[in-house]
Amino acid sequence: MSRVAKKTATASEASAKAAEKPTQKRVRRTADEARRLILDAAEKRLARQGPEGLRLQDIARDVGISHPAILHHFESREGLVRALIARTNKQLRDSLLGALGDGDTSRDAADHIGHVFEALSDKGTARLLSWLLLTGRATEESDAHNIMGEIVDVLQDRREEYAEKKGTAAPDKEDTLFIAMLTANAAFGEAIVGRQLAEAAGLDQHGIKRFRKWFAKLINDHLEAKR
Amino acid sequence: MSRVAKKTATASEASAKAAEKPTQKRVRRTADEARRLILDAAEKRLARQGPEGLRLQDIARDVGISHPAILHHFESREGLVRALIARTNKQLRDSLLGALGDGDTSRDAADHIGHVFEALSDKGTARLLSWLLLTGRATEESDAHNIMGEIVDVLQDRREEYAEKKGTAAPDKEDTLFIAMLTANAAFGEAIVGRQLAEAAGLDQHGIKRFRKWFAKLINDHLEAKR
DNA sequence: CGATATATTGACAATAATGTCAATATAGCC
DNA sequence: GGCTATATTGACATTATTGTCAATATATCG
Repeated sequence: MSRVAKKTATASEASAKAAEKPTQKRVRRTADEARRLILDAAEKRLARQGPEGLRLQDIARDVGISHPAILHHFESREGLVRALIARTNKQLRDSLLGALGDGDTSRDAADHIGHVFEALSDKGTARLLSWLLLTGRATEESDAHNIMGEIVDVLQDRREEYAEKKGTAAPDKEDTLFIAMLTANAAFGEAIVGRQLAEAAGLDQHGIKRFRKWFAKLINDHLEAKR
Repeated sequence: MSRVAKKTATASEASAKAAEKPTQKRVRRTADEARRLILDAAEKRLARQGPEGLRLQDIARDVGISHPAILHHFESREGLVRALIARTNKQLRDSLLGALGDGDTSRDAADHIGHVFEALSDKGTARLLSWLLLTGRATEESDAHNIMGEIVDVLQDRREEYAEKKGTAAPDKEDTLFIAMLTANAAFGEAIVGRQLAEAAGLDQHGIKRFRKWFAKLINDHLEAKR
């Protein structure tokens, strides 16, 4: 009841002289641009504040628009979430496969692993995907499946090429899969609990880098031993 | 407006004869028992449905009480969350340190690692803690810090004992820390994305076990190489 | 320039969740 | 058996958030 009275203030504000139509200005973006800005803002909120930071009004404020505009572009909050998931999956896929499939044979396991960690920690991608998995939204949009499969295939090809060149035995495919799984698990884990654990252990940013290098070497040693 | 009319039904139900006071029965638990039941229900909801499954009314229904009873025992929803975090931290600490500090030297790295994975996947402990970290509730209740520190200390002691007995060089402490971090990260990661990745790779329950064994062997090999 | 499509908005509706409170039932104690 | 403390509850208040809608401004196209 008290809320109704408040809005009369805007009316008085508009009637500075006797203007019936204040003719307020608006910024009008293309639909794609608007969608991009909204997704960017949502991504940032999610990375910073977690799942509960995804409120339409907050995102709208960040972008500088009103919240119905978001509904207009994404139909519903769920639509926004789905779009965000789809975009993040796509970005992750491009980032990972792009680095792997570069054809640059000079890159070794350490490079690949470093890239995986960066791709997942960058912009809180792992946080977003984790939340998606925690809330059980993953069964429907099982894009992640394909990504994993593709990556393992690429890796296996690389190892087979390498083995053939060296004339050694063909690598075990399950071994390749397990390496990929461990790397993915560790990268996700680090994105979520890594900072806490590192802090607890008194590690600074540089210590985390040392950890990643240590891990890369562990994998490299394993690869060497298999040859 | 329409909601008011609905409740008259209960009145008619109560007036089977002319009973002014239906004298409804109640189950009355001790405060501790009630708190325990509520926390159990909240834990299950969280493990199954993620963060969004933590609604007072749902939990109350699971326990078979009304939602104000939860408020009575935990002050607020936040209070419930904090209590749940505290209990989970305690359980995890006991589980991990208990297994590690058992003084049983017959246990090797594989046993320890298996235990860590089980402790975190059991009851969705990792899911709960992940959510806690994702929502940024960890900085205050930094119990996790202590746990990590304690575990690394215990592990380091073990390695030093072992090295002394074998007469080999003392192990690097950072190496021990990194092993613990990797194990923790991997276990967390597996709890969150592991199932998805495993499914994507066509692994069944047994495949996941093989992965864990593979990981344990990887660590064991590393330990051997260090000696 | 005029018409059309649509991006944008303010106000409101609907819903859902937490939290408050007085009333009530029950266990434990004298 | 009566008393006291408190666990429990139904009804209600409060608040926050998503979603709807008609109105409006603006880019684009003829």
